Amino acid sequence: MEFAGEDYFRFMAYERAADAVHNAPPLADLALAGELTSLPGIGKSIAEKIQSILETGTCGYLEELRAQYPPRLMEVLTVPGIGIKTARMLFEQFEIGSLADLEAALEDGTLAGAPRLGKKSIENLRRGILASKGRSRRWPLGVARPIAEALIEYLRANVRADNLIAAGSLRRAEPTVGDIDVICTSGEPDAVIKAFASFSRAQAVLAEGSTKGSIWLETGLQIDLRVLPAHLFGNLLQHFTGSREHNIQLREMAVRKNLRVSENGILNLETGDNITCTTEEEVYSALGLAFIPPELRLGLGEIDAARNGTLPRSIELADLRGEFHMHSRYSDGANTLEEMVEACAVRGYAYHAISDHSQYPTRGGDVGLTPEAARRQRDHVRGLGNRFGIRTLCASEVDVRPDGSLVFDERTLAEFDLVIASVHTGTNASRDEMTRRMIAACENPYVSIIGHPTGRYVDETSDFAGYEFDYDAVFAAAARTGTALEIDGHPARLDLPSALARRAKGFGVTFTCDSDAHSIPALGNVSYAVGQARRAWLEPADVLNTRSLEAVLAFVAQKRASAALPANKH
DNA sequence: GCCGTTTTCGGCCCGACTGTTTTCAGTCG
Repeated sequence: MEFAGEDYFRFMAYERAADAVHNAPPLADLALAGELTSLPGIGKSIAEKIQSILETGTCGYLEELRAQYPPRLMEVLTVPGIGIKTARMLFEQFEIGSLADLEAALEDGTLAGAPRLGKKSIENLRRGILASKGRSRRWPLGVARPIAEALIEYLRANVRADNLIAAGSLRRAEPTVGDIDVICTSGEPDAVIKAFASFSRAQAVLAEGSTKGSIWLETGLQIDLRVLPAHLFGNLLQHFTGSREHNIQLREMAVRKNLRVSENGILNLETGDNITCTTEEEVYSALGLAFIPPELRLGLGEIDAARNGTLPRSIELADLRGEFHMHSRYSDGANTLEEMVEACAVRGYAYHAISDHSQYPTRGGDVGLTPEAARRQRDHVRGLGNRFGIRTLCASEVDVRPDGSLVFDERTLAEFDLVIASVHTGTNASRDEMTRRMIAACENPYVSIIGHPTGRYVDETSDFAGYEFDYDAVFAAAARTGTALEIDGHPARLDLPSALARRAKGFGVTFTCDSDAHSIPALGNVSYAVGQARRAWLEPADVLNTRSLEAVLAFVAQKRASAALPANKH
């Protein structure tokens, strides 16, 4: 649209709509429910185009544009320093329609004399092409966060700085991030930047100014550090946390009140007063809003909620009294049963469940426990008694067969305190088959939790979006049957995805936040689950493992009691 | 193309940085 010279605000509308789609639950569900225009930035026209794309794979307008321009033209825009104006000029005057065309033109000097492209710009483009080749990837949260934490620890030990914090997508707990933004306040910014540039894992220093530095790690991951004056910390943290769409909406709202919001303060356009804030709370308060947790800042209704006082009381890690999903050496875990129990006690949990796998076949052979082995494990757990000062529930992560039945029979299931049902195999079944399978699992009276419900994976190479099923139908079944849906904190899973979890909450579903730990350190992954739960607007009351042990057991017992009832009773 | 606690028409976030065009356009986040 930009190449075609389309009106700026028109293609901006598409860009904002694309952003909303990226953060929304699957569009097929919304389209079916006639809810596409409920997404912010999607009106009648774009909804019609989405409908067409869902039905036919494309839409008329897109095909019109595709016919006008070579398919690889967009590559040129990925080069840092080339925006739409330059790309258009290169296409129209030099017939550059791909990255390869651009590289060739830079080689043979045909770009000499091009408007606004001097010697320095040409050189920057050469470097930019090299940079762009290693940079298009995104990084899983589970990879980026430990790196940010290591950097912050290093700076804390070596410089005089306060308010060291990772902002940006990391702070919003996005499942993947494009880079790491760290900010801090200090009276000695030069020394801070210098120490930053000397970070042992830095492979290249891209910028080393007086208030901002950029480094590349050997993997190509970029880290930016900004050092700021303390009296502006609130404004800056708010600005650098984003998201872009959240900031746009916030500033649009502020403009209607004659206020101009930026990282430099909140300027009252009538009086000329500039309000600077040392905390984010002050920023939101100055705009008449309640504090919005970073994980909610996606431009998906949080600003209205902050104005109306209808924001959730977001769940926090400290709300968890235990968790349900972890493995020991009995199946594929790295630590012994005792080690896992003790580690959970050390974390301060009142209770936890050991949920080793049931037996199921994999390409590498069977994994998991037979019913007999599960019974031996149960006796082992019972024998621990209160040795570690924590209540250990005997649980199992039981595999769901393609027909929706579980690999353990009812008698075996009844012997566990708690059962998690998970799909690990046969994931290429049709949408209808998978929907029936998931609903059958929910309807099993012994299943209290559905583990990693969509099967999606998060990493830099795989875009496996999980197995397809009718999410709304399964959410309704989970709510109706009293089955909790897990938010799995394994950084490669983060499943349920937050957009789906937020939708499921609308059906009245109960959730769990679990680590899915296969080792002691991985118990910490439960914090990723909490981050996704916050992005889904979940409150403590929505999450089973914020409740007392008695309440958890009652949740399990209530559903099991339905096993004694005839079908169709409720 | 979207949207509205003044508005269904007439607006649309904000600033830093860079290179080059001696006053600013283009890019980026």
